[in-house]
Amino acid sequence: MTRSKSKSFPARDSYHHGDLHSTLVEAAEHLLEKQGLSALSMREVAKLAGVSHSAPYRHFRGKAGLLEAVAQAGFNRLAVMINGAHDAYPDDPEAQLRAAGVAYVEWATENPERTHLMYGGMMKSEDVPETLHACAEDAYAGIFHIIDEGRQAGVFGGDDTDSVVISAWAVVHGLTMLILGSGKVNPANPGEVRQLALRVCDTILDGIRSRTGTGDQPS
Amino acid sequence: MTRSKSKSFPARDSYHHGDLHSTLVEAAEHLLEKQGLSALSMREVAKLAGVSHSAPYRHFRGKAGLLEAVAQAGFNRLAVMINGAHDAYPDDPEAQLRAAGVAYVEWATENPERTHLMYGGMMKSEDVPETLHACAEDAYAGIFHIIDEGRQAGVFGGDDTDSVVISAWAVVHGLTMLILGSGKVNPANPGEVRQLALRVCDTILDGIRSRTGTGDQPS
DNA sequence: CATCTGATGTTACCAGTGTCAACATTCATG
DNA sequence: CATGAATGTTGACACTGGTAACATCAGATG
Repeated sequence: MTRSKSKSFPARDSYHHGDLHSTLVEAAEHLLEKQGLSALSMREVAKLAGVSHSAPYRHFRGKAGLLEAVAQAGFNRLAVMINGAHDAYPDDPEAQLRAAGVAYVEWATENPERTHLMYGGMMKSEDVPETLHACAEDAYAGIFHIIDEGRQAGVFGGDDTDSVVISAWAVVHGLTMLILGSGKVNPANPGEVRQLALRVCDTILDGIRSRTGTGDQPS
Repeated sequence: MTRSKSKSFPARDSYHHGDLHSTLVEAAEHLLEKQGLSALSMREVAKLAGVSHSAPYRHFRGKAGLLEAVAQAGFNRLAVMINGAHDAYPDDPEAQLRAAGVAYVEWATENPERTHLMYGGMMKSEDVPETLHACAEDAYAGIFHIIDEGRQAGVFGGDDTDSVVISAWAVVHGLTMLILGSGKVNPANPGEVRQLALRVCDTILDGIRSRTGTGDQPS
């Protein structure tokens, strides 16, 4: 935040940069989506930010630290989007879930490299600090909230909320990975992505919906 | 294949190695699961295989080529497992899907780094060659086969087979990613993984099952 | 205002990496 | 046996992540 001009990075006037921390994160995000994760180098980020190759180490504990910050920002945005979907459709858990799912798939497919960073495990999980876990948990908590309310309202069924959340989270995340995974499922335009996301959401809703209220219980 | 002793790598007698190609792949798989993807270096693989740091380039077009071979082997195993699940439960599409799903989740969580390699996108998708796509497609085709048969038998519903396959594939893959993603969903023992996989499969089966036969068609 | 201190940025350097070119050795085939 | 294609080795190159020593600045303190 606190930085509007997002295209001219090298803004530099005095010896001290002023806000290197955020500038580095932005530069990393920029290069990440442009060149891919494997081609991202610390030195290039520094160069794009207009500082020497060693300056970033005053702000992040190594490359992992910088990538971690990028991932964290991503999880934060994710959590915001999910909560936004919740607030946009009060008292309509199905619409909330659909909106959250579509938003997630759309955002992730628009930012493929960042999504890979967030879930790709390029950082061994033992090294991932607590703060990142907390951010990912925030996003998870958003979906948990939606489904928990939905279950209390009798819209969703299932034995316990967590297992329902896992299923819902998993389809959406899985579809994303399939789209990103280049192999199968390769939609051309964003509209098609939305279509796919909606269909998957409807399928999982069919599996999640409470069956005690509508009178149908397959043997 | 054609190589049983999997622990003593440096087996070397003459100037020429004899079967460097497979040995390198095995060495890479070994180091991959041991040290993680980001810490995997070409030179270390070569050293473990007992050859000079430059020898691998006679067999693979760079690091990407080697990793690509590892990923390809993974997809092949995946396809075999899926087809095995199909053959193990003839005329029972639900059991086939469950078995395939559980097998996939179990294998993937037992080989987390390889799974990340396969789907993590450490290789920009433009660079992924056709052969890899073909292998991934084989695995996809296995699930397609199961669901297509199931739909023809009236067990599964849905508008078209592909969208059903995507949903099924997505839950299973998504659950895997959640388990690997370290954040939420962190089961201790393999039995718990199986449990989770089964539950997710049942949920998606509830969403996939044909509704025209049992008399329920939500408006 | 002078000065000291800590934060921030720079340069120089190191080990390690991916990759290639030149050379060495072996295998196969005439 | 000679010869060329495979295969393996050595040595180099540019680049990377990371650290240490030095330079510059902002701000508190006198």
